[in-house]
Amino acid sequence: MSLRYAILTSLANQPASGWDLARHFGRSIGFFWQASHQQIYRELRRLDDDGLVRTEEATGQRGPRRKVYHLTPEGREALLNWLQTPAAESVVRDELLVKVFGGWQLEPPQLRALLDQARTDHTDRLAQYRELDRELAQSTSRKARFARLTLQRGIFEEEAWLKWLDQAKAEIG
Amino acid sequence: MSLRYAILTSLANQPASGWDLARHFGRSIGFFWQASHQQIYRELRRLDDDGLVRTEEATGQRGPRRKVYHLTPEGREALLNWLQTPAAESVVRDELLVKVFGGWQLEPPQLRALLDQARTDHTDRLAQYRELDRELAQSTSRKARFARLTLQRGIFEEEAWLKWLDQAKAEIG
DNA sequence: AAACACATGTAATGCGTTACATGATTTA
DNA sequence: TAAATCATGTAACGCATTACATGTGTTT
Repeated sequence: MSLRYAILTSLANQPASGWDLARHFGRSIGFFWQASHQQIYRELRRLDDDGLVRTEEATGQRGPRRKVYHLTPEGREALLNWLQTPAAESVVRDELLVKVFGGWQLEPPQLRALLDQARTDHTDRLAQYRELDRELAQSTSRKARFARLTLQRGIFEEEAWLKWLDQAKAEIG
Repeated sequence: MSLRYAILTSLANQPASGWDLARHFGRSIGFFWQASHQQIYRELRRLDDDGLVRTEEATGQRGPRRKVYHLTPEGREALLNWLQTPAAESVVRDELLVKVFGGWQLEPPQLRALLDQARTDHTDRLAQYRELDRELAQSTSRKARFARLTLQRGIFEEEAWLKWLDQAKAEIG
């Protein structure tokens, strides 16, 4: 049910097409709420059915036709209500940790391969977060401050992963 | 598809009933792979259909009837194969961070309420992880070492959350 | 006798993933 | 003119969540 509100949150920042949202979900709000373009198009249709967003065919644009969605007053109200309700605890499903839990059945080289790959992933993501943070640091708007706050959470998360990966590698030798 | 392997991983530690697994998923492997008892019973049935587990009605037990599942040789082989394939990057879906991202639309007290609740949740979980870690520290088995390694990851995770929550609270005043 | 913990399931619905389909515009 | 990018969708399937159903054994 939260994809709906993730979309509304994004549209509250600025009106956007399904395509824009899908891209955006790949590099800002999408860091902590992932969704494919199929999900987004489906949910946009429902939001439209429910009157929380409206769309206009973007005119005078170059490129293929675009449907640009924006919040309706009802959409803005629904978003504000949701923002004020307590957040549900997030569901964790982490394959790597299941594998490490069963790691007593593996040889050290196999374990190392698992951890090394994770290290690459997390190093990359940390770099990506830091770069985006530098970009956002240019802006002093209230919106940007909150976006940076969430990015900071991503940075702490990745730092914690790297710290753990170092320790795990040291321990398995 | 990983619930299947989470169950096999758990059964590789020791044979168990669906009920046992559901409880276990609440306090060890379940910290990083959550599943409800309905999911578990359904997957156990499929695993049985596929010949990866077998069950025996536990005899001579007090209490209601129990079906205790254990790995078959095929199950053990499937698990070992899976353990050696690279882990998929985990999907993050965190409601709180979506709310913080849209937090520019909220008043400080509403924001504080969101963060305070999260702080309670993470403090509790950290305490739970630490307690379990103390228990596990009694055992020196190879299995316990790997279980503690995953717990350590949970501990780092919660510490990172608390660090971020402090910073976020300071920033929103 | 009632309440609680143990134990196993079914059904309905909804969310997420994968695969497929279509077409316009820009760039090499 | 072919390939890449932009842009919007449909369909099928599977996993996850919520609600419901059923019954045993233990404790108060």
